[in-house]
Amino acid sequence: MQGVIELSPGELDLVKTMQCGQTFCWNTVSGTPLYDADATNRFYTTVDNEILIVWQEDRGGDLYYEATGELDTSVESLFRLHEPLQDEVLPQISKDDVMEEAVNQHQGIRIIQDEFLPCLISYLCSPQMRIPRIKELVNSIMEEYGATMEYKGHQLQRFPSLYELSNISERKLRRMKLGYRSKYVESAVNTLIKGDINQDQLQDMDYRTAHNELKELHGVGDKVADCVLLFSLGFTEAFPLDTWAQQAIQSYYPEHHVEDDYHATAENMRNYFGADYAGYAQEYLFHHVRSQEQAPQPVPA
DNA sequence: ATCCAGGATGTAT
DNA sequence: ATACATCATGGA
Repeated sequence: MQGVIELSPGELDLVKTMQCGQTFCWNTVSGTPLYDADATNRFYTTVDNEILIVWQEDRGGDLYYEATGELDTSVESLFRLHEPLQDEVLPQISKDDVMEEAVNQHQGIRIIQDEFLPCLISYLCSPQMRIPRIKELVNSIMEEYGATMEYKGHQLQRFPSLYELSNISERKLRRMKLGYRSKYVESAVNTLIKGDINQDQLQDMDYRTAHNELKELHGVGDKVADCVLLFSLGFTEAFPLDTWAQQAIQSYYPEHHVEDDYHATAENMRNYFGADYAGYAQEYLFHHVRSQEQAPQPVPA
């Protein structure tokens, strides 16, 4: 299966979308580390038990794709391309100078829609971890439990299915350096295998109900729940409050910050930016403050 | 050496 | 409800 999706300028910057830190489910076909990749790279992930490869011939241009088999999921839906970024999403969240600058500097970042299982597992690995380190852990899980697929002479690693993960154990995960998150992953796999929680059920719920349901999983708190809701299940009203978002809110939106109250703060941001695309606002803000932090700091005279 | 990272849990108040 | 210690590992 293959094809191309025509895109207007500014609708998608694939590299930034891959590298802004929202997803741990993609890698490059060439083997270049995700965060070292540039516009010449092709990216792949697991969809419907197949491998999907996507790339842009020109940065920000049309999106080409190819898969190892037929997919039930559309490529458009994986990047939420049905939502016009320039004409609808960005104008709606550009409420002030801060967000306008974030949007202007990072044109083309999309909200990814990863598969539920890999998204959940990767964010279970995330507490108190640096982003590149989380990516390393997810890659080691793929290599340990996932199948290898062949694509044009490349050996690509599939994210393991729930069945493939059923052999998982806390001890093995600790050997893979997940630390205290090991029991989170083991417990989540067991819960999903039992069928107590499943994706279809979550997607039929309203945001708050789905949020609470996800938190039934051991290791899922407010923040991880919002990440899974936003980056996998399509709840774009989710506004994950991580350390970066909290920092950004305290410095740019102090009137919306409620000390030690996750839901009050998140609700304030949701109301301010609009529930429809609050998750986009979070992602642009998140990337904005991170790129400022990582840039060389100006030397005071 | 000390601090901190896309936080969450358990326990005590 | 709210405060606080604890949790693994690695990089700065």
